Amino acid sequence: MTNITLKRIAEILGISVATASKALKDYPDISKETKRKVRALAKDLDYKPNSFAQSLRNRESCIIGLIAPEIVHHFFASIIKGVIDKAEEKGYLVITLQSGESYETEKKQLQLLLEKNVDGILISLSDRTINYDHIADVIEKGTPVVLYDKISKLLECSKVIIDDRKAAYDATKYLIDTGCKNIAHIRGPLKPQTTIDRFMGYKNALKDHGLEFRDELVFETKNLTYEDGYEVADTIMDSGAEIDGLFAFTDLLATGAMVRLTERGIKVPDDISIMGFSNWFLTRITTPTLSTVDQPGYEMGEKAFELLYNEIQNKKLKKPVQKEIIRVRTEVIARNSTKPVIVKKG
Amino acid sequence: MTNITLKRIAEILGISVATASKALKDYPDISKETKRKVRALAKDLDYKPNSFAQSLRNRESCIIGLIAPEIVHHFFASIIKGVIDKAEEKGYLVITLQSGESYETEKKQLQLLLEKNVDGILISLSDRTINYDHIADVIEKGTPVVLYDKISKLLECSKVIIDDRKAAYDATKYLIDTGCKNIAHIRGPLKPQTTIDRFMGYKNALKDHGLEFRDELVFETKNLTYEDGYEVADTIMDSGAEIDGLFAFTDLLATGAMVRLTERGIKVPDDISIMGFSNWFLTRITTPTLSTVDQPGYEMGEKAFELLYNEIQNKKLKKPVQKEIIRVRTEVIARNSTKPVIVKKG
DNA sequence: ATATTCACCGAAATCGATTTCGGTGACTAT
DNA sequence: ATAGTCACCGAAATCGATTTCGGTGAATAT
Repeated sequence: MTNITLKRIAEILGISVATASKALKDYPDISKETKRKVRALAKDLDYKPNSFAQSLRNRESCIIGLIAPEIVHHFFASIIKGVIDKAEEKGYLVITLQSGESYETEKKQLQLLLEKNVDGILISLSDRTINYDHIADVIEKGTPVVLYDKISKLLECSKVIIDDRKAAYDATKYLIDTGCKNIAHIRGPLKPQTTIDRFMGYKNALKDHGLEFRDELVFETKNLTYEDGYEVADTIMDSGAEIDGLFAFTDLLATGAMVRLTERGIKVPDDISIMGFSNWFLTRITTPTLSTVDQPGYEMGEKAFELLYNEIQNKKLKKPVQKEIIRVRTEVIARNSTKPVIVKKG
Repeated sequence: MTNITLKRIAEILGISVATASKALKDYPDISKETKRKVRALAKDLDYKPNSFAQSLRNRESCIIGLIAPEIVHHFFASIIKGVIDKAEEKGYLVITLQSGESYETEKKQLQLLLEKNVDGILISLSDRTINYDHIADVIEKGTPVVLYDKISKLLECSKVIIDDRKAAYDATKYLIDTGCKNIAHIRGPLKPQTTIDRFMGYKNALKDHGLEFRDELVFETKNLTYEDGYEVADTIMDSGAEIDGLFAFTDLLATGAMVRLTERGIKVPDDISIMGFSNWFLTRITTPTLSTVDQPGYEMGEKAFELLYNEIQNKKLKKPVQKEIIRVRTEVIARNSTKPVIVKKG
């Protein structure tokens, strides 16, 4: 099972390896006749250039690395899909790794990708990452890096994010527009930037619409799971807080809370309106269906790859890379866990 | 920004490249002192061997390819995660591609992976793949291939699957054990092996328990989506068939049907029991929660990689590869869309 | 007849790491 | 003193594709 190499093609045709190579690459100093023969034989033998040799010579692998905190996750899976599709379109393949929200793992993954000489890296920071030197190092050493979704303002590189503050503002405003006066917020720990931003959006929306921000209406969970949402609903009920609206950091939290509130006799949305975040598939099949904020993962993935692709190309051409921050649009999706918007009287 | 190569290390230490290489690889014919110096300097300069050069020389990339029909999909995402985790454990990275259930794309993806000289390929056939020559070719040319989930009996290679027939049998039997007498089946077109096997399991369970198989209780949908489930529920209702049990090919179909049936006044499970398939996350949050068959994706991914890994190793050692078929266990998960099991009188 | 141009082709270096095989010098055995 | 042993090291080939740079022979120009 000997592989077909240029050398073999050259031998068969009685020409040199150089000529064979140039024939396939359409160099002008090779006769049409020779080109024809080389190409015909290459096709015949199903010649495939050895990618290692090419990469070694050309110093590029046409492979990028993609690190996500989690793969079994509707939003991240959508992003990954967007990245892979766009990458394939441009002739790149994608090695995917998951940090599992661990800083140590994230560092290790990064090394693995560098060792494989990927042409660039897309990474979403783990929630537990608080030091960014490992990323800064990679950038400094010259490998293009683009951050998506979970980013840090401290890192100088291109980024793709949603405008969390605006998205949360819109979501909260929607609850207000539908008549809610006492809106609670469920979120995780205030570490990741997204958590901070959505929290700010929530607060700003309250303020801008004459509602007082009350600390006792903010409920923090350890994680962002369905179970945490379920449990925090009990906490909310038992706290005695009288609320008529609930804006959760994720659909999962919202769904967990909604299920528990319903179990305890609360009518959604009549007693309490609930707004999730992300527009996961599950929001369409809960009872009632969950109002949420659409976060276009696929598009984010595409955009992230495009930024990375540009950096890679610019690097090859030795052109200066300009860092860019793309904010993709979000949209409130009104479903049945919120009341209809109150039409203001003209 | 010159890269650190063995050559540079050798130059600095005044030794040859060969010696440097052997020092790092702990060859016995290099003195302890030299090894110490080389290693110290390598660490100092953060030397990373050029993976292309290594791959070119050693004829292995330590990268495998993974083709799935879809990534934004709980089950496949779980498998992918299992593969990636296990692969990383063994020093392999994974390039993921998605066929989007297209035969043409699947063929193209396969070529892309071969061009990148991956050490092996894991693939789940697209539903529209009816010719297997492209896979057989790869196997014949010597690249290890392992099929998972969507397989073909016509291909001679290792496979990881669930025992669909048994799983469907168990699911149907569960419905029977809970008192159902007229059990309908919703499924997609009879192309993929899984569809055939689950259908057979359903039929066998009916037969073994004295229930007549009736063709008019089998409903075929074009796709396997939530929407198709929703629509087919209308078809079922309008067909006038009197059923008290429903076994769907997937959780999505089951959920869609359940929502529609509920909308039309059917009580689940009192009027009709519903059983899904796959144990996706969403089954825990539907109303009522959906009984289903657990299909351990993560474990399948792990097993699939292990099989592939063994083949790769055996290939390196020129040992004969024995094809193996692993069937991972499934389990009926009883939730609230089915009635409790009727206890037989002793 | 010599110079110039042009169309083609190939030797060889290069990318980095690996590995075989043949050294060299020091030391021991006889 | 000579052969033999041992510890250690390096030149060079190899993996396969790319690309520079220097050819060669034929045709054209003067």
